[in-house]
Amino acid sequence: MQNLDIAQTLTRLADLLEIQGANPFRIRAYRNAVNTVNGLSRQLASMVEAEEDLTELPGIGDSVAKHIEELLKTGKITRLEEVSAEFPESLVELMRLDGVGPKKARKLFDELDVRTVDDLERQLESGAVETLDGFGKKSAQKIRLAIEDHRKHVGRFRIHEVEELVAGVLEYMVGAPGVEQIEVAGSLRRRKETIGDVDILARCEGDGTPVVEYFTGYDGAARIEGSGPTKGSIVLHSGLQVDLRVIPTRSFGAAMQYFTGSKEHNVTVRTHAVREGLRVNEWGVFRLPEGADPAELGKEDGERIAGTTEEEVYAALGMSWVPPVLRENRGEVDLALKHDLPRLIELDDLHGDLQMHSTWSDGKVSVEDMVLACQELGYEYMAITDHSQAMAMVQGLTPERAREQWKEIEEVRARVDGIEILRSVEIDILKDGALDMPDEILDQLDVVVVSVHSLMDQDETTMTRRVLKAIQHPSVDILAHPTGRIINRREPFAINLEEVLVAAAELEVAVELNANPNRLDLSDVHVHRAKELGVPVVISTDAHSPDGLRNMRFGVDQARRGWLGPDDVLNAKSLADFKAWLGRRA
DNA sequence: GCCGTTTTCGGCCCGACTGTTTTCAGTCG
Repeated sequence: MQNLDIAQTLTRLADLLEIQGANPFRIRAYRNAVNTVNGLSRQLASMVEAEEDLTELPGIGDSVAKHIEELLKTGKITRLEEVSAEFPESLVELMRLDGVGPKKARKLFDELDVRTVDDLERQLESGAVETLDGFGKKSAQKIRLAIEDHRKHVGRFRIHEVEELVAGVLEYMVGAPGVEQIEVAGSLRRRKETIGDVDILARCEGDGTPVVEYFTGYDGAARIEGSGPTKGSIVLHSGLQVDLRVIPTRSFGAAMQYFTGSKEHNVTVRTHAVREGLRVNEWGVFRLPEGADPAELGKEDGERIAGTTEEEVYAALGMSWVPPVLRENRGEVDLALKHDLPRLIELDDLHGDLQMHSTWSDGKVSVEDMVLACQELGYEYMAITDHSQAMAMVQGLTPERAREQWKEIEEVRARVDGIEILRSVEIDILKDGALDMPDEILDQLDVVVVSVHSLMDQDETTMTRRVLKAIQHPSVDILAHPTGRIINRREPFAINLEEVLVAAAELEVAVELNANPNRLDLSDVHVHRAKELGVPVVISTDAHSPDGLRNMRFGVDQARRGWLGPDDVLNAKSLADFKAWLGRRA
């Protein structure tokens, strides 16, 4: 059982407890535990097997540790079974609908015996829902739309899609009356691989109503979800929700901090603030009067000590400014308090790209065109990594064709100066872990990249053994897209990544962070684990065209989310240092 | 249910908007 399954089960338990009306702090405790599990780079199953103490993990105490152990041992949690005897588990699906929370889900179940989204739809049709206490015609209509969205759009939007959709909104907002600055906050600013909805902040003095009205008039909006003097909310035709907040200059930094999140990061920050006698909200940082009851005070009461910029907000709390990519409550708050945050990798740190394709397999352009595109990006080196012959449908390279390609590379080397073209192949890891290229070819490649493209449904043991065998081959340098996932389309294949990473550390094999925004494989927590184990990470675009080379920034964002610095990234090395690494076994 | 340079018990982040309300509960982020 994977951490993901455990997190989902604990979330279900928390949701059901909320429907039941349990102590809200207990529910939050479960959700905190879920957050810890989601950020964990190691599998709980192997930790339990090794008899490690789970209560060492933040937010996990005796009770949740027992739940997790029970779940791993028996496949169920007694506590969950008890609660779900009272309220069917399918009710948690209702809570996923926009506008339906625990109270409404409970009411629908108690009064109308609604158990599933289908049940709810029938009761909406019959008109029964809008007659319930606390419901009305408007909320019924809102739920109808939420069901429609739910059906249309399972899964979150990928970051590159969102960037494109938001660009239109941002461009439009430049014309908003009285607006002096527009910024993106939320998970998009944190550069998460997928985005639920988008938060935009507009800096503007005075009444925000005209700005919100302008915003809701955007012609890309399919409908308006809400609008007030400081907040507006629209849903684009794609189903993506975009929220706008209008904020005065004195509060803009505080609002950026607040709306960038994550929620968990903010809770930790504000809890620290409370200890210091401060209140942090989206309007600023305030020192509360001695002995005052915060509940009695207005949102901007007390002495304002920060708010205009984010830097100032963090400084007022005695913290270094935290890069948005780190704001996931994974230890960054403590380090910011100690002014000891890591230096993160940046796009400019990279000296090369080590995975791309040409017309020799499924790339769109010639070797030379890829080289010229890399040269334009200012790289010092690059590797051409066309597929090997097992990828027959894309005319993967046979040993003979590989040799022919080398001749072409030689010619391009002669024509193009200032960039080192490395010979490589993205070699398939075959069914049993053998490599799809004979040793005499491997010996003549500058860089050996291996990856799985077939039989992705093997069981975990088989797949792990297969990949371990492949990276044990003494020629292998890089394991590419190690889990094979394609976001929203294909789940990662079953593999014990912890074992693979431990082996990679020992064997001095690097792992790839594939920068294609559909893959971003490895994930942020996995690259973080690679860093912990000392496994070098390569950030590669896997480009199939010159345009694809520009995806590098998505990989860099993901690497930053995994806390990587320039020293952790192989292609941040200069050509000389990278060549030295390639010769590490000589 | 978790946690501790306030505490092993008693706290636990904060505000905006909506809809169905005559003063506020529910939801969301």
